[in-house]
Parts: sequence; C-alpha cells; structure tokens
Amino acid sequence: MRLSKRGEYGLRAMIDLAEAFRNSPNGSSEAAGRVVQIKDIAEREKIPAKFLEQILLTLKNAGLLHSKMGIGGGYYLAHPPESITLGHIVRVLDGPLAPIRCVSQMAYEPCGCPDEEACGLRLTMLDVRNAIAGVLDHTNLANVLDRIATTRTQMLDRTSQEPIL
Amino acid sequence: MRLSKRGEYGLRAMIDLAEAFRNSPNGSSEAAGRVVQIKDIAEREKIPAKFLEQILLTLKNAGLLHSKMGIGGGYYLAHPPESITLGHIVRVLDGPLAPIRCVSQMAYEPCGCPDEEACGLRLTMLDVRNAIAGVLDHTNLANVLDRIATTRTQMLDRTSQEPIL
DNA sequence: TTGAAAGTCTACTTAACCAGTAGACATTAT
DNA sequence: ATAATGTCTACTGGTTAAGTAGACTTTCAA
Repeated sequence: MRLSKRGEYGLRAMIDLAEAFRNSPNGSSEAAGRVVQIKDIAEREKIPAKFLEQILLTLKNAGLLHSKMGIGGGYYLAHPPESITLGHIVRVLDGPLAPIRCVSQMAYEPCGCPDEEACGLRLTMLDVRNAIAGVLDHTNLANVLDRIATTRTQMLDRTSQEPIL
Repeated sequence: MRLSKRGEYGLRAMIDLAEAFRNSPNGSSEAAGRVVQIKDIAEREKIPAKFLEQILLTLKNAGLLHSKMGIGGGYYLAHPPESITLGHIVRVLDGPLAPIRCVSQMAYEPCGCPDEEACGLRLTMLDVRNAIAGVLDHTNLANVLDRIATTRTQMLDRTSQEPIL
C-alpha cells in the first residue's frame, strides 16, 4: 500500500507551490509572484533536482501546473489550491488508487474470479479503495495549507500556555 | 497503492480456508475436517501452486495457519475466522498498511521533514493510513464469508423477483 | 545579439523487488 | 516402504523505482 517517491515528492512540491500561490499578491497577473523554480523547491523539500524536474513536467503535461521558460521562469499552479485535490495528483504520478484493478474506477480490469459480484476479496477491496479515495479526493491543496496553519497555531498555544498553568 | 499478488493470493487462500473451517463439523478435533491441501486451493483460486506454497508457509510462520504433514495433511486456520482480520494477513504478506513510513504504526521511520507535527503531507497520509486500517482491521474472515452469503442471497432474490414484476 | 538562466525531452543506469520455478528434504499414514 | 503431503532455500527473468546525464529550447537582459 505504498506511495512511491515520485508521488511523495510530487505532493510535497505541489504543497510548496500552493504556498507560493497563496502568498502571491492577488490581483496580479496569472504567473506573477507565483512562479517558483525547480531548484528552490528541490532545496526546500530536499528532493533531487533532476528527479523533481521530471515529476513537475509530468504534472505540467497533466494540466496541473503551468510553467514559464527562461530567466525568471519556473512553475506555478494551473488552478487555485482549492480546486486541486491530492487524489488527482496521486493518480497522475502513481496511477490508480485502488489496491487491485477489479475495483479501480480509472483502470478497471476483470480479475477473473468466477463471480465478481459475490467475490469477498473484491467487496472488501472496494471498501478500501473508497476509503482511500474518500480522503484523497476530498482533500485539496487549500485544506492542506489550512491544516498546517492550524496545527502550527495549536502548537504555539500549547507552548505559551504551559508555563502559565 | 497496490496490493501485491502475494497479498491477493494470500487473502483468497485464507477466505477459502475460512470456508472449510465453517463447513467443518463442529465439536470435531482441531484439524479434522478443516484441512485443505495446497493444490486444492491453488486449483479453486487459480493460483500457481508453488507460489501459493510459499505464501501459506509465510502465513503459518506468522501464526495464522497450522498445518499437518504427510498423507491427508494440509493447512487449516489457526484461529476461528472471527478472530483473523484482513489487516493482519496483509501486514504479514505485504508489510505496513501506511502509504509512507512516517505514519506507519508497525514500521515508523522519520521522513526527515523539518517539523513532522505540522507536515501537511504527513497529516493527510495519516488520514489515509487510518482509513485503510479502519477497513482492514475491522474486517475479519467471518465478515467476508457473511458478506459473500448475503450478496448471493440478494442476487437470488433479484432473479426470482424480476420475472414476477 | 549573445549568453546565462530557466524549462523540455529522451535515454540510460543501477538496484531492488515481484512473481514464479526448481529441487532437495522432512514427515506421516497406510 | 512408499507415496502424499508440507518445509526450506536458492535461483531466475522481468519489471519497476529512483535517479543521472546530457543535448536541446526558450526567454530575458545586458
């Protein structure tokens, strides 16, 4: 049930880019203030730059990122963080979420058991698929950013309160 | 997010053995009537016998199965179907359920991000891990058998009613 | 108009892992 | 004894994961 490094790095990079998006002055042109270069992401997230390059390119070809070439260029989100789900990112980089193909929505294949409808394994794996998709398809980049922020705040609250109590 | 063939075959075999367990006369000795031979499972479930051999051995060494050697021997569940979860089986054959190790209960490893507590990826992957474990650790072999039975019944109901309506 | 700084694209590499096969061995019932 | 079973270990061929390399293109700015 593993997420590959591709998937992991891709998600980290997208979160990084979502932060840039949010921090960019609004009202500015599409790319301005939101472009981030591969090497900056690679450095911050500790990802091999050449590997990240491929990953971002894949994400771009899938329509999740836009890019600007040349000096001052880089990558930026193709859509606001609210409308990019982690499920989408993972599917692009790691393929179907389903543990076995006979319960996959995006890459269904019959598994060859005599009766798929009444296959115990299939029914359970469908639950697993739905559980995974339930999380990943309902979490978008904005949710992730918010969660980081509130977790940080909670931590600050705790440390500032402890000495008082 | 894939389940390996090892995992898939192992689950199918365990469900097969659970059926044998349930069909065995109760009150009989531990093994009697419940032993099933590798080649029978392999045939029914269309699994390469030599591969299945390894899988069952692994499951035995993990304490989920018992076996009887020699003529008339075979494998049988070490515990009643109610007390063997699919989560346990999958962990034995495929390792941790968690998508990344920094959210794994059975094989935790730090992922090296500056602040694990406030890592957005980690928080979301923890949700995913919990979603998977929620299904797999709360589904046991008896649940699977019951579900197969009720699904079959529903199908029969449908076919017998359709001509009437 | 040139060159440096970015992304683009394709091929390659190395190691690990997956799925399966092979075969010698141990145990048990008849 | 011997045939039917499980036990154990090694091997293999193919695929994938993770990363590296390098030539190419586009853009900006001096």
